[in-house]
Amino acid sequence: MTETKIKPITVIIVEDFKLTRVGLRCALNANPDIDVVAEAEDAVEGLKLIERYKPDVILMDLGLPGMNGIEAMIKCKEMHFDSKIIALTSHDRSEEVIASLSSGASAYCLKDIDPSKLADVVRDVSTGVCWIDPMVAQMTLNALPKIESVGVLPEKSSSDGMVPLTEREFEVLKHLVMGKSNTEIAKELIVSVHTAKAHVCSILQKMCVNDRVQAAVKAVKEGMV
Amino acid sequence: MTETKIKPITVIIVEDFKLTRVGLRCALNANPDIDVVAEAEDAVEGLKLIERYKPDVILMDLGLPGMNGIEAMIKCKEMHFDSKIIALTSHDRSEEVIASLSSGASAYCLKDIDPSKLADVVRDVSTGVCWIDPMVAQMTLNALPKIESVGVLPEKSSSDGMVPLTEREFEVLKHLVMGKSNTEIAKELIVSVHTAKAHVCSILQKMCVNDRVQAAVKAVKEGMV
DNA sequence: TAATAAATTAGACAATCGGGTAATGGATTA
DNA sequence: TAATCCATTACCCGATTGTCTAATTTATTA
Repeated sequence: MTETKIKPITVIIVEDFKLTRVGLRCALNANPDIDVVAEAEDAVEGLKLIERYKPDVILMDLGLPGMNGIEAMIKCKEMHFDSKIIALTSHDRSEEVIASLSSGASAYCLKDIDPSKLADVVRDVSTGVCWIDPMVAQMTLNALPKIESVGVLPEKSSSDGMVPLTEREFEVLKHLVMGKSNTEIAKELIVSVHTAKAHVCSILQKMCVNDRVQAAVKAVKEGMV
Repeated sequence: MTETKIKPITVIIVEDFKLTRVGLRCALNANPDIDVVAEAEDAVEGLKLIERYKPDVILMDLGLPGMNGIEAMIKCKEMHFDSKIIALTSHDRSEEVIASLSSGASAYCLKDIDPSKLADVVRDVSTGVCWIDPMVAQMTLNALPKIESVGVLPEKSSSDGMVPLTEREFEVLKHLVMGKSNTEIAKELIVSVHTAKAHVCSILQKMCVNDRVQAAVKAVKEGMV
């Protein structure tokens, strides 16, 4: 049963302090299911390594010299790998927390985190979990938009009275979000323009929006695509 | 190690389905460090029990009959215990997620979560961690305010060699993202339609996109708005 | 002062969009 | 079997879009 071994979670560490870097690597490599494949001491080098290794998880220090961690995360997201990012700092500035989480990070850890707990976070994050350190959890939650609606749950129905899209409509929606015209969508899906238009039309109605721009924005914001 | 036993994490479950309730209790009580001290099948009863037991963690179903879970959480927070709340549902409506997290929940789990993982979440949350299920993590992070307001970035930032937009163009872009037509944008900014069109045109060129949909999507994804 | 950039307006034109209405075949369900 | 839902196609029509050229004013910069 040599083949029952599961592929380990690959990790890249981007951190300028040598000592911290060593500490992180040791803490993580102590776990057989986690594999630190590369390390960088600045963002530029880090981005190169990320491009080469396409790791599952990136441990990103925020206080890097030169390009800071947040800029690096933004560039990282633009590369469209689905690497998950854990933001790592020693301080807890509110703006920095929010900025990193809204710029691509899936987790926020303070550096005094317990090493074994960090490994847990790496595992969690690799599956898509959002994990936020207790020290900054409350401030993050407070930054979420308040919803003044006692009627948030007036029966189920839908996400704003949203009728679920059919499979085909989802396909169309994806192309729509890419900015394709009805003609282009029709060509991609090998149907007539009329069909594409029909789908778009019913997408707009089901999503309760007036035009394709609103549909695209809503789809992106709600992570439908 | 009878004397090394640590005080277990106390938990109250508020869930209307008997079967789910039993399942939750079993899954959690299987852990010696977790103690389900009480259960309720509706919010009113739940609040009474919470007041009596002041548990470390509350497992709150959102789809309760009568007073719903979100209302219950708000009332719960008003009681000023520092119980942590885990919101629990079987669906993943965007508004429900945001609403519960901004109303007091520290975690959001979908009901198909692995039982042993749930125990981990209970432990995490009891220490103050914010934990969000992978299925809804992205949409939650997207709901966080974008960074342009935060002075974390040393000028400009993202966008690969993108020509910077002028102030006016940014205004237009904001309206564009809301799905407004050129006519509507013109009306809002008190200019002629020609002007609005001119701005849109130069926005498209500067952002290197072909149409307003792509512009809107790019703006949202890169947090320009 | 001269040059440059931004904001504004205008007219025109082909292409596209969104909303109607309506019909057909296939699949699933009551 | 009848009733629905979905995907598909078609036509019409008014509104909107994106691009073009071209002009004026203001503010900033060289």
